[in-house]
Amino acid sequence: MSASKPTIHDVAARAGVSKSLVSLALRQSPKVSPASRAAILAAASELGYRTNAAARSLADRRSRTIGVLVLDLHNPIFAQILDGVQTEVRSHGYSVMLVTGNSDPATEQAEIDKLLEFQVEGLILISHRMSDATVREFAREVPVAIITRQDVSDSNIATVSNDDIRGAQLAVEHLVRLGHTRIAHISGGENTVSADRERGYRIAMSHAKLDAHMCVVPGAFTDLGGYNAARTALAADPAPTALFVANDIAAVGAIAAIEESGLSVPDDVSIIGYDGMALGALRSLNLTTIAQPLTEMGQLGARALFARLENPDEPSAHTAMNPELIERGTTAVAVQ
Amino acid sequence: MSASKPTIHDVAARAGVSKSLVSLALRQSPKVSPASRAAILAAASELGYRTNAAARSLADRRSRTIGVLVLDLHNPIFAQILDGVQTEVRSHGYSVMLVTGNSDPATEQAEIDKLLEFQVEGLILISHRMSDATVREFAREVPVAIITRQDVSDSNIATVSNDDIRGAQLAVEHLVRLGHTRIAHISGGENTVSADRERGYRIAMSHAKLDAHMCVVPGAFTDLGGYNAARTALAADPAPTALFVANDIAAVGAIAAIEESGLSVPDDVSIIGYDGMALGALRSLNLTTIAQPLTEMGQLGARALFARLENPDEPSAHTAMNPELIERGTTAVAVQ
DNA sequence: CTGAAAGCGCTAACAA
DNA sequence: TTGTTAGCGCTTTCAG
Repeated sequence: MSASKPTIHDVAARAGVSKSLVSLALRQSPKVSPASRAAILAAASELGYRTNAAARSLADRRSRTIGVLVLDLHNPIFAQILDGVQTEVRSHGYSVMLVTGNSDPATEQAEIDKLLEFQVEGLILISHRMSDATVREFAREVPVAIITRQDVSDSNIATVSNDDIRGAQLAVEHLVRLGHTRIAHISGGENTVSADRERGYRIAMSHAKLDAHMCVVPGAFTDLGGYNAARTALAADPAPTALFVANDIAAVGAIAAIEESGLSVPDDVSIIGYDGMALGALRSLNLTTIAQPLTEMGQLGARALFARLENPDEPSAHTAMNPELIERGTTAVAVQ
Repeated sequence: MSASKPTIHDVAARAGVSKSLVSLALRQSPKVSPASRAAILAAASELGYRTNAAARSLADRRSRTIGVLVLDLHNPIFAQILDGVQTEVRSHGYSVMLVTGNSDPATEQAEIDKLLEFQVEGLILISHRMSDATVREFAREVPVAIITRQDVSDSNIATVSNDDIRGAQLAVEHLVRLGHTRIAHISGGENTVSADRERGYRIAMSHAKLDAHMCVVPGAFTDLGGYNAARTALAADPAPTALFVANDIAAVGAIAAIEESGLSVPDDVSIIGYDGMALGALRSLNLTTIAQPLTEMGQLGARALFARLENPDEPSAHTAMNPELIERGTTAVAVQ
């Protein structure tokens, strides 16, 4: 009648069998007689028994758990990626331990350290801000899969990304096709994904012989970042007629800034984002964007991790997805 | 030279001390000589030692971990609540284990079961869909804090919520003040928060002698749910001139539906949401809404949980926050 | 099919 | 101060 939680030992006593038999029965081992199994299951449920994951993980020397770090829960695109990750991880009988570092490298590192203390068997990084060296250090301990970036290379790191340079070119080419020349770019800040998108912008502008109009305004991957940067961009004289914004959530902010300044989208200024955020599809936003297959990328990332887990000799995969232009209502033919 | 992870034992050997001394040193015990401590720390870092949380939790009989269930990662308001939860939990030296059940009761229950297997010491539910009986069952095992709902009552359950009935009244009263009479409500589906908001709508409509115009269209707490329900609402003849939508994300969907049907917000139809989603503040959405202090609620929920953890005799707190009308651009004076 | 025994990595008395 | 000794709850040989 102890107040503390029932253990496998209590269940055994109640069912009149030994500890080890309970352990076997609980894990569906075939070498338990139906009678014993029934007695054990009954005893367990009567007692409200719940297996202790810490003890199991200790004895088993495996946690059957994958650690997942996500950049920022405020951007709904990460929920889309997570959908894919969770589905895949669960289908392998593993649990996910989800943490976020709020876009801060030090916090990210601390959270990963904790994950590793919990003995996660693998790590999935859904956009991170830690240095490559730090990530590589972690990769010495467990297999790692990185989603949305392809630049970190290590034998124990798999990556799933889309070609950001190509995607950015797609965006600019679309704008050029619509007759825009004064196309500014609102960047996403100091990170590699941003750098690639900016690079794609520059390449495409050059190809279109628009070097003279190249204009990059530093922003951030947030609604507010996009808002502020768009205000800056609009203040130029002459003002741009089109904005390629580094991601969708910042594009939403940019639209706000444009409308606030009395201009309208897309009549006065065209806007194109990046990511394929589900919310962006709504008519009230109706955002033209470069979409990545987010959920699929999550799934592939998890799958690559398990491939490594199941066969450590197999080299880590690097998968590049194709970004796709989704033409909606925030881009239109240039007027003047 | 084993390939497996270094243990406290390896560290002890390398530092030339005993296992228990290492354990003490690692946990900043004052009863370790500076010399030993230095040697131990050096050995630990040379070996890349990382304490095994499973083993510690087993021996310690506490995990120093709180389980957090969140309804749906796709709605950014939960990130706002989580900010408060995480801050508070970390300040107590605990870790959070975050899971989501994708709005599905069975998945939620399975995830909580796992959390409990991991020996979390407390549970924070940020909107859930499980039955009260299920939640109460969990509350028999660990203290529980429920955020956004106040209806589940149990000695081991603390709640932090806003007064949804009052908030809904605020919304309707605002619309009435603007001269609207044909005010429809888009509900959030089959859950208690929705029920309360609908109840507040009905009360306020009655107070305003608008019973004849009462109209509730079943929706959901998602952008798509709001979109579809708004289409239905607009099909009525005469159509409503104002919509009180059960939450902000659904309101964004509703706006899309209205604009798509050729009407404009707020000139033809006023829209008011509920929650105070950060994104809604942007000019491009500029959503009038009833705001709850989300981050603060997260913090208070966690705080209530720790109060219980630290003093199990203290009764569970039930905190009700005040909802607040934020007047922005999606509501205007009724025309006809 | 079943039970006894050892041990996973760590903490916590208790001695020394 | 430091080392020794028991477990924490579970899995897993290895004999019956």
